[in-house]
Amino acid sequence: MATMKDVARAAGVSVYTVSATLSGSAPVSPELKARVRQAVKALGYERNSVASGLRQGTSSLIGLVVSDVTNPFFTELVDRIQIEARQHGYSVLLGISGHDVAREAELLRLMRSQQAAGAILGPAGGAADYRAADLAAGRMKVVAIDNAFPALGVDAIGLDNRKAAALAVSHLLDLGHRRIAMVGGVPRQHVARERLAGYRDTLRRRGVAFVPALIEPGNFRLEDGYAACKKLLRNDPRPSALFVANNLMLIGVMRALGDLGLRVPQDISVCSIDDFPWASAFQPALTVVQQPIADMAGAAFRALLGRLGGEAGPPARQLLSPHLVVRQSCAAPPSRLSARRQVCS
Amino acid sequence: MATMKDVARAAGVSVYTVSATLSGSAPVSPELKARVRQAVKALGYERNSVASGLRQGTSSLIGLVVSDVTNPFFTELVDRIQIEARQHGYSVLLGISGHDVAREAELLRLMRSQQAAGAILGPAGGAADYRAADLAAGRMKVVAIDNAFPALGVDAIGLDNRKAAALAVSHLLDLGHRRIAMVGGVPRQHVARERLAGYRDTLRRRGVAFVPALIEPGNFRLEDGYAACKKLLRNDPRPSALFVANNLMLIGVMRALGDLGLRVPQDISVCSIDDFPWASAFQPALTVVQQPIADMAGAAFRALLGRLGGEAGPPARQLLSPHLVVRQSCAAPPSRLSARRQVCS
DNA sequence: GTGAAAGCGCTAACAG
DNA sequence: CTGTTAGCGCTTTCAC
Repeated sequence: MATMKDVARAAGVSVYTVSATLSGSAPVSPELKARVRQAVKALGYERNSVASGLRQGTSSLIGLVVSDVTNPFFTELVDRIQIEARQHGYSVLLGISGHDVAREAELLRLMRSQQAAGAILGPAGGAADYRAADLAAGRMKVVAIDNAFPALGVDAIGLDNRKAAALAVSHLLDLGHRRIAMVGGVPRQHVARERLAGYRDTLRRRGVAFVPALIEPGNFRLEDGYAACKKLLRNDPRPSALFVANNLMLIGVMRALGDLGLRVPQDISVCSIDDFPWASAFQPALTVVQQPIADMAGAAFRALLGRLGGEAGPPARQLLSPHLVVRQSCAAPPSRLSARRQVCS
Repeated sequence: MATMKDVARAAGVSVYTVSATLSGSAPVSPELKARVRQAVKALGYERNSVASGLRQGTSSLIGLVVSDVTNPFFTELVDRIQIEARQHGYSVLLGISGHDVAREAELLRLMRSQQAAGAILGPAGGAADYRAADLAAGRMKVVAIDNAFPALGVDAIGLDNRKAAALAVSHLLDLGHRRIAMVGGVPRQHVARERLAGYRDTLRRRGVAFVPALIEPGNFRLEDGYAACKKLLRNDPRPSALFVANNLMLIGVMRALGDLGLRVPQDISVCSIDDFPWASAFQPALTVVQQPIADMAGAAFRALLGRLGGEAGPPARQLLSPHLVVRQSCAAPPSRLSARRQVCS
């Protein structure tokens, strides 16, 4: 591998001149510039970012830690963050925590040791799992995304989860549903608690009784949605609509409904949080509350860049607004009669 | 940030002793070891991998370049590679080429400049886009995955694409289909050509005529599947089955079929390459040819580790076997009569 | 076993 | 404008 010294010798200039032309950190005469360029090409020289990073005390790496890439929300988030990073000259070091807080900490440590300038973290845990000082300590700036709560002690970008739940539940109420079941998340997760709160608040505001039996917690995974759905449908009278707290559980719910031979939306309406490419290819196309993932990625990156640029001040929390996408999985609740008729219309 | 020197001073030993205890590269007396450990903890020392990498001329980073993370095949691939990397003490630097060969080269260059030990590349282009020497040159070892052809000049892990197509088409033929249309890929891509070849060969072997009008190329994206499907269905007589060359186009096909009011599998059968979590939640659950993604990731990583370990020899190519997963989207072709009857059975 | 010291490739302060 | 040079933090050869 050719080094800068080799280039300097080949071009008949000093290493300083080479460094200056390549990084543009200082003006160099056009003639020398050309000679340097030519030598670079002739030798196939490529700058060693590691050496550069060591010298400068930082790198152009940023870390990204998510709990599960195969969750379409995170898949898109990774994609968007990647785009942002590229636009700002950063490369991304990807870590997958598998919902494991210890592993998450380990990944962050690793990224710090790689001298990553910053990291964007989708925290897997709840408030109890973090000490405020930990994330904020060290030179590496971290910004939280998605599961964003104050106890993290760093800038956080999240969804307005209460509003998201309210959007879904209101839509269902507007269609005439009164028995709306919820496939929720585990209470220790901030996101899950907020979505449940949004559900309860909306029912209360609209004067509909809250029925504990119509809530089933899950762990945001496919199997949980499947099991929760089956359990909820054993209620008598059966709920006429299902509000599902995330995309993975929605898949489980749809499978369960398929197994049970229930038609959507004729027999039961379904509305969920999280949009994904398949939602509109389903029969019926799924009505969902969409998270503004690109905006979240943008906001997170902006926050990170701000901190990298030396911005001080206490951790800021930013909640972005969800958006209801009405497709075909929600309809008016079936009356006994119409349910019969619809079997073969 | 504490440095090794600080630790050495705090522990009252030399930096050599610190380095040796931390990396285990040389024996150190238990007593000194303990003192070092304690100093490390007291100072909150974390090793600077950049400095270490500079000195050693390599890093524990490996690059991973894919064309599109949101394609479920690559999503799972990223997940699996990540797991492999972690198990072997590597971190992954993720790059997304967006199907752009120039960008891909740029990403590889970047990774090389970060002194990545190796890279796993899902090539976006065809044979014409690469010169054999390019990928193999440089200290960074690269291994190709998925779109793997000899012209790359590096070890390559791929699917046996002809067999994959044969599996799908045979299944359809066995059910009695004779007019099987194919939503294929662009001919310049190796994968697409192989899948088409598998389709043709299978028809020929089974004595079914190849009808050019029943082939529609796409670019492996959702929109392409949608458009291709609509176009193919304008054939008269209509094809009784659709063989779709990848998952993203399958989504498009399912949307198009939904728009057209065609029922699967009563009106038309559908079989595709690539499995994904939603395939079994669809109504009907989708019959697909599954790629052994975990095995592919494992094989790619093993090949890379081998090269990193100094293995010489010409580039090796390894084709893994696909697997047919029969679900509910394929059935016997409808006769005119039964098609009528099925409308309300 | 342990310590001192050279140097990985680059940048930037300093001197011309 | 250009060249010389001192390190960034770590590993490792060489001497003890």
